[in-house]
Amino acid sequence: MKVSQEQKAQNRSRILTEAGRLFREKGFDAVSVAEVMKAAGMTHGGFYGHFQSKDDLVAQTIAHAGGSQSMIDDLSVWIDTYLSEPHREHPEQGCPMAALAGFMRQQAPEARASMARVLAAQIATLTDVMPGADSAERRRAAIGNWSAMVGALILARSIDNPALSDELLSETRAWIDAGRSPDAKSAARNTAT
Amino acid sequence: MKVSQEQKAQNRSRILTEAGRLFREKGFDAVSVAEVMKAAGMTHGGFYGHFQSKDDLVAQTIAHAGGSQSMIDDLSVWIDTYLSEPHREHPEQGCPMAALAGFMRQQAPEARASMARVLAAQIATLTDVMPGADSAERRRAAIGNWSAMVGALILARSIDNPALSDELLSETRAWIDAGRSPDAKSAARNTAT
DNA sequence: TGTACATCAGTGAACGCGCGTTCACTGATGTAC
DNA sequence: TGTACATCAGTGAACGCGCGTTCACTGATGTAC
Repeated sequence: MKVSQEQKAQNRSRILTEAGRLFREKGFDAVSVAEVMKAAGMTHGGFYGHFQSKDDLVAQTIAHAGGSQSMIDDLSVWIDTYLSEPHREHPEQGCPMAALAGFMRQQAPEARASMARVLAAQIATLTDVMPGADSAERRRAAIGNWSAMVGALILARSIDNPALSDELLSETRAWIDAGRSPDAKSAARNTAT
Repeated sequence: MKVSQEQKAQNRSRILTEAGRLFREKGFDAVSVAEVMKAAGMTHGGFYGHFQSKDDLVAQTIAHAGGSQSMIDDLSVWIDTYLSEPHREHPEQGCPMAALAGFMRQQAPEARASMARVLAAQIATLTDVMPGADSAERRRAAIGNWSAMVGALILARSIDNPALSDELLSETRAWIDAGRSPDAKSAARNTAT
């Protein structure tokens, strides 16, 4: 049952897409190789023609999911969308860092290196659109805001208390807004010195 | 081999302590019931005399680890310690939320409810020591800062890039400081309106 | 206080199950002529 | 362009393994008298 080279490339891409969806939904351990292959429309035996091991799939899936991240058009709208109910409820098609960062400590070095590249790219993208007097200040704001956004989303997803979960998203959103103005930061710096 | 009631209570407590350590280090799935019992100095068969199931252990471990959280004496020192290298390197004896929040989406409702109570308590504790004009503003600052702290620590632990990992901790620390002054927040509010 | 015995905390073998991975096989692909 | 055949992508049974959980058993505990 050999398939064409084009078909093989499509199959490989489909495995990565479905693995990205399933891993974000359930975590790496709770998704079997057979489950990924079935979602991609194949049987489990063919998996090792595409990847060396499940660890290899994990590393490549992180790079694949991290590579297809959205551009930031309007920063305020982008933050609103990130800290929204739909994003909280649908990790399987959302931010791979928020969905997977908590699992990375137990992963192989290649996977952790993939995640480092995805995170570095995200911080660089955010730094470009961040307000601030100089690039160091913009990068600091990017890291601080990104930590708060990822943290709020992970915490909001981790609990069984809808009111507290909603509050985490909305108050973190408001907290980011309160600190984001360059005037506020200048005032803080002037007050401190 | 029956043991005294006092010994049984001590054994149960030891199971919870060791489970808290192992779960924070490896995650729930990667730690077996037998491994927890061995760490507590017993064999796996006795486990079900103490807990209904592994899910039950998970829920009770979260409550146990969350209940023994440190008081906040000096806020600035406490934040420094939280966003420090030792804390990043030793999740097994650190914040249970940073170590376990990423695993909670896949856990049973009881475990998620336990985590909600631990998180609510942490936010309440932080709110009490947070500067701010009124309680709503202090709670907002507590939620924003806590999200940033947890997010920075989770991201710093998730990658294989020491320089970026260090930067996440130190820059999030600096970002929190820049926004924490009440003067800065007032300035932001005045500028916005 | 001393004795007989019912209780029950902990032991360790055993269970069914799903996992990652391997491998002999199949048959469509794509190339040599 | 047509044909023969080597290649190899995908199939599905099988493997060894570790998991959560069960259970018959052991023997120290603690109580009834």
